[in-house]
Amino acid sequence: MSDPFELPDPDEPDFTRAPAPRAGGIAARARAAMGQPRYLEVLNPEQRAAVEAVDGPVLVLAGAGTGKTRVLTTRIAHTIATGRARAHEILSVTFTNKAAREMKERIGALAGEVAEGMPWLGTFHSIGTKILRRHAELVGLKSNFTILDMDDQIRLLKQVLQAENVDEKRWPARQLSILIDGWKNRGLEPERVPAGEAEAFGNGKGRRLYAFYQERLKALNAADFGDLLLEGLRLLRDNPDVLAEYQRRFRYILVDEYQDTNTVQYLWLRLLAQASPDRPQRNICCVGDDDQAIYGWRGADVDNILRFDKDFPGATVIRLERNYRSTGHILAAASHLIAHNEGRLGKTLFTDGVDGEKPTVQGVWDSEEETRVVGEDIEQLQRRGQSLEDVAILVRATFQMREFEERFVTLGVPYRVIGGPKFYERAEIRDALAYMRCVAQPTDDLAFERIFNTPKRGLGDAALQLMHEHSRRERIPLMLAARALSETEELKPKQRQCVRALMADFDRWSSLIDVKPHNELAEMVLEESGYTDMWQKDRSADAAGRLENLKELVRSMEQFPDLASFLEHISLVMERDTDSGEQKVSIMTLHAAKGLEFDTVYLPGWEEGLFPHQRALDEQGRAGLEEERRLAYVGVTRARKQAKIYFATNRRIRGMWQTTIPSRFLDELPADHVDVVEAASASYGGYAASRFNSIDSFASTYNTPGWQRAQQRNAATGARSGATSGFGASQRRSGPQTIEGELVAKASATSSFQTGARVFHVKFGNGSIVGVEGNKLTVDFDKAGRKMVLESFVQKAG
DNA sequence: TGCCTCTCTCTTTTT
DNA sequence: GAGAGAGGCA
Repeated sequence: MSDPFELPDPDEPDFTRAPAPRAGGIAARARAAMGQPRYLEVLNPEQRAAVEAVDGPVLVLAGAGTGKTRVLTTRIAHTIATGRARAHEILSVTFTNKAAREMKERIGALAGEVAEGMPWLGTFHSIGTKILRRHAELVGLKSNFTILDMDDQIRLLKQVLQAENVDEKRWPARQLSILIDGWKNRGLEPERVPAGEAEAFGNGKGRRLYAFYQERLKALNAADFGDLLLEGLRLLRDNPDVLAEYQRRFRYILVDEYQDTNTVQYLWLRLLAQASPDRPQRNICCVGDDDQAIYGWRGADVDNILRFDKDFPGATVIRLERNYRSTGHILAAASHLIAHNEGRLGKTLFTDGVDGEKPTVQGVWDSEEETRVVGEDIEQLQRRGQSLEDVAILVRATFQMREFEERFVTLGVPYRVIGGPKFYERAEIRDALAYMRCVAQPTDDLAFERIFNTPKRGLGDAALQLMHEHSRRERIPLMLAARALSETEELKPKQRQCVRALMADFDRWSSLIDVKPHNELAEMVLEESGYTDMWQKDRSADAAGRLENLKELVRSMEQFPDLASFLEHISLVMERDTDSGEQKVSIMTLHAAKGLEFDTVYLPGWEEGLFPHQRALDEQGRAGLEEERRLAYVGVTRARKQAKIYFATNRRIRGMWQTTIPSRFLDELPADHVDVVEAASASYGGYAASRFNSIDSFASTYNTPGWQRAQQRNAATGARSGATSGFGASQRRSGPQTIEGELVAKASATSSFQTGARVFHVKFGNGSIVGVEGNKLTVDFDKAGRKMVLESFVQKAG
């Protein structure tokens, strides 16, 4: 664990002189080997050029799977080995903690102990925090400021809205938080927000609300995520001496995923990278791929990468196009698809590897069939001995995940969902953290507000109101106000007693901070406050899991030297723990998949409206479409050996069945490199039925023999396509009459099972039926709890 | 305080 | 159509 405050100061009188090599350090070793360091030998010519172009501005356009991380890490090692800079003189920023961790590990493998001394390798936010804490007073904070999560942020905004008499129903705090985040991402302080935008919220009060919120943050000695960047920028902009200090310190700057930088991040980097008297060379190296820019919707600006050479004239641009991940057909498909985008810097991936199998496109009747077909396919892979770790399902939207989960539960295929609520976002974790925050910092009003009545202590809104009033009147933190109130007659006697007891508890816990190991203290706080008890008494299904999470939290505290550093990390870094060693299929969104790779990738839901998503088109127009297309590109390029694309003819959207049109992206795949799968099931015909019947179907440019065969088949069999479907006709809005007829017959068919009957399931054991819906049964299993299972998977119990 | 009902939303999400 | 959040009522 490195601390910026204890770093050796890099400000030596003579900067041009190479630092003295540390005995046994990478520099020494590299020089000893001289000439041809091993780490350079393993690179291809372009990678090597990217590593060796150390001085001056460099843009590395690294296509998917071209060894980007290798280049970044080798570059760092090389910069150090050639004596250009020491580890603490290199600023290296990433977007996610995962990326930062990975880089640290790989530098460690490459350069041994040097990586330990890379204090400035981290996410934009963590580095921003580090700098901000050092100079907090310059932006009106104290160095121990708290970092608010979204929950806190919204609660605070609610208070702001109330104080300003804005109708919370018309102008929800959530929406305001999104607005403010957006402004902060664009580097806009309240006074700089364009008038029109600011007035659009809260009857023209947008700017005032934003400004007031910032005031409240300062009063609470708190910063939200956006502030970590925006205040960091303001700090550098308004304090030339501070800026100069960091410009001097960071002799080399590296940026990962440059295409995802937003405006504040861009401005911040540009300030730091500016030429200065101490450092005439602007040694900044940005690595990215404009084709993988998929975060425009949260403020990332692809233009940052597109105009790099204008920001840094004379920049060296290096393209990495040799792909080491995917087969030829997969690359060809992805390249052809992304070529439909305009405004690219342009790259063409190639591989020396095999052509491999062509990506497949398969039409299915509905989402149910989609999950079934994918599920069966995965079982087949499994039988052939492929590890499920190498299999992923990448969806556009999270609602698609649930159906796959249900299917896998039915089939008994182990899976994991990546993404979803983070460990520290769970209510019980936040509550526990709030307790610890109160113990560590009695001035943390938001934390206190969160837990003062959790577990229930008979202190409600009225009590909170009183405390707030008192706190404002006396200008003291909430907890002190509570303490003061407990000595007056204002609270009911019972409440007074409660508050007094709680304060006594906090006093006791706080006094133990330096005495007791912090994980033991945490356990004690959770016990004595009655919090653990609350969940033990809770009879809901997830209570046990929550208790388990709390234990996990306490366990994880051991890795940190003290409570303060634990709290610092939890808000910025903590992630959900990886699970057991069992091999599992991964289910995640396309966004979450960036940077990952799998042998086999399933890409379901390629339909107009879902992918590309209608809202992206409506709200962002052409830019939205191009971002969706990049998302498709990201999806396909995740596959090493096999990419399987699906589209359903019918999908339930907002509870209503809708006939859908295959995604335009399908037509943008090169016919020569894609196989259209003719499903064994007759329901494939459903696709053509929808396409030919659909009102605004667009012209297909598809001409492969397989495609034409499929269409001919549809002409013949399309009419009975609904036979395999299990959903009710009444829910359908349009479609061929015959299909409706068959569906009615199917839907009205009664199950041979009845509510109350006892059944047996191979995986879940015995249980009682509590509901019947078509061929699906809801069963309360004696051991496994309530599950929905297909009728065909259970037997009547003896 | 807690429960019930009404209303609203329903893309992606890191820090 | 489902789930969350807010508001009303006992």
